[in-house]
Amino acid sequence: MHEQAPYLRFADELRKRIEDQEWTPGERLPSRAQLAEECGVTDGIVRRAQEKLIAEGVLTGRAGSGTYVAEPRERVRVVRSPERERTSGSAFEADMAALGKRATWESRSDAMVPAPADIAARLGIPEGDYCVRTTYEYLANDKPVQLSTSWEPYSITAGSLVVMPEAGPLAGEGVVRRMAEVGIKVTRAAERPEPGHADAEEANLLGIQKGALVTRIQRTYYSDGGRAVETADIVVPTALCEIVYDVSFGS
Amino acid sequence: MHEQAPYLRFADELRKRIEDQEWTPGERLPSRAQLAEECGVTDGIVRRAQEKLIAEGVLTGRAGSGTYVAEPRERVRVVRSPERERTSGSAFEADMAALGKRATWESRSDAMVPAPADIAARLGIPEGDYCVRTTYEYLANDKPVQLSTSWEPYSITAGSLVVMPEAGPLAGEGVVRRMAEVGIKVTRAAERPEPGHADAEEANLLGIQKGALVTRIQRTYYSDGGRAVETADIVVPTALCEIVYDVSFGS
DNA sequence: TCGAATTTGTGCGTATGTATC
DNA sequence: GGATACATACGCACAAATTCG
Repeated sequence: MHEQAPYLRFADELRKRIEDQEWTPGERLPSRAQLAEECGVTDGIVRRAQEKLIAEGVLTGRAGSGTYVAEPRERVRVVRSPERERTSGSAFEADMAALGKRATWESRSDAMVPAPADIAARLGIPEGDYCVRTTYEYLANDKPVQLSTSWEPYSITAGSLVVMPEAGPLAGEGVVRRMAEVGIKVTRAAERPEPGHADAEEANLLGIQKGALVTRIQRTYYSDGGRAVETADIVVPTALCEIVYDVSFGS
Repeated sequence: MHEQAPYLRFADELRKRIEDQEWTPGERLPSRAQLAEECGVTDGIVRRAQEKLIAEGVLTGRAGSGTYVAEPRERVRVVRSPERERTSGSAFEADMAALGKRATWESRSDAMVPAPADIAARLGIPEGDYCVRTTYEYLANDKPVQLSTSWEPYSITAGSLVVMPEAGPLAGEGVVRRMAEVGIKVTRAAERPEPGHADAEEANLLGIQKGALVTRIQRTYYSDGGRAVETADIVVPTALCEIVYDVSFGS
């Protein structure tokens, strides 16, 4: 057998001492220099051990401040199923209602944004065609839990009351109802979840560690004619949300 | 603005030279020492630049052999929807048939395995109760693309023809049909996808880089009485598979 | 078959940058 | 602004895997 590396041994020691409540969640650990001297290891060993525990979500590091025991934040359950589209209001509101939390969101829309190549491909339109782009930040009890960027071809809703997703009479009612307003029946969505890491901006917006694991969902809504009418990139941080796909079937 | 770190600059240079086909997919790059001297940077810079490109999936490294341009492997599309359960045969076979690939799998079942705490909780049974555990390796055209470990309470199927998932008359027919054999109507499944990294063993089995991104899906089937009858951990490597949840809804 | 040379992978200490107090 | 703390980048040494004579 291989002998374990010093920094791995020390990571195990730290993990154990945290489990034993030597430091409680939210509490600051001694500085690296202190820990190093106290435990008879070098500064570098401590750093690498802490890096590992940070990646595991056990610790969080704040530059200039210290290293803290991560507070076990309750994860918000997000259910994704066809039922979501049948209820009124947004699916996010329904999820939060089920958890007894207050659902709010902030959004910013830009009309007339030329579609980049990948978005154009997903929407089945020529690259550069104008789109309405909306970025969202979803909050549960005022704490951010999810991000999303939505793209709709401008040509579909131009001139109607629902051009802007978060303005007008159907604000916040979801793609299905808004598209019904312009005579389009949306019958299907495809969701493509892919794992990834939070970049600096995402980490900042969501209040999580940079590099933390996230699921990026590419969601596209299709009309009954099979035409893509909206596509979105949804960022779901693992530390804050639990995704559940509900798959129900008859006999 | 910040000036970019040397290893990031060199990573960009390497990326560009690869895009320019200086080395074609599958081809070996010069060794670190050669590249370092040739480009006037240190050995460490080259290594870190290559590490970054390996994480991005642009390169793959093989110890003792060299660093190679990653071959753009076609990703297998795995569709997850209620329809999967209505067709005969396994859902994996249906997915591969849609792609014109041959679906095969290897499995190994152990009866009478005591349920660990997390599995017991998911199945709603006491910890330590016996389960039938089956591990799978799924192959598309003989190349592994997915792993899975399935758990069923032994008490449900004990004494029947379908105790072992991959033996008997309904081998390979899926949970829904097998459970029907013992009088249980399975009507619902919940899937919980979570991002993660491949460990050494998974990377080995799947032929991917250690630490590569994967989606781990916790899937649980429920009977019409709401009882959990099977739960599985499915490992889906991002490099090899594309997951699509098909969400269809009426008006 | 075996061993030496080569190549990548891992671990570690130091120097420097940057945020916080 | 100074002191302190974590974050990033870097070079070196050694281990592990492979290759080849």
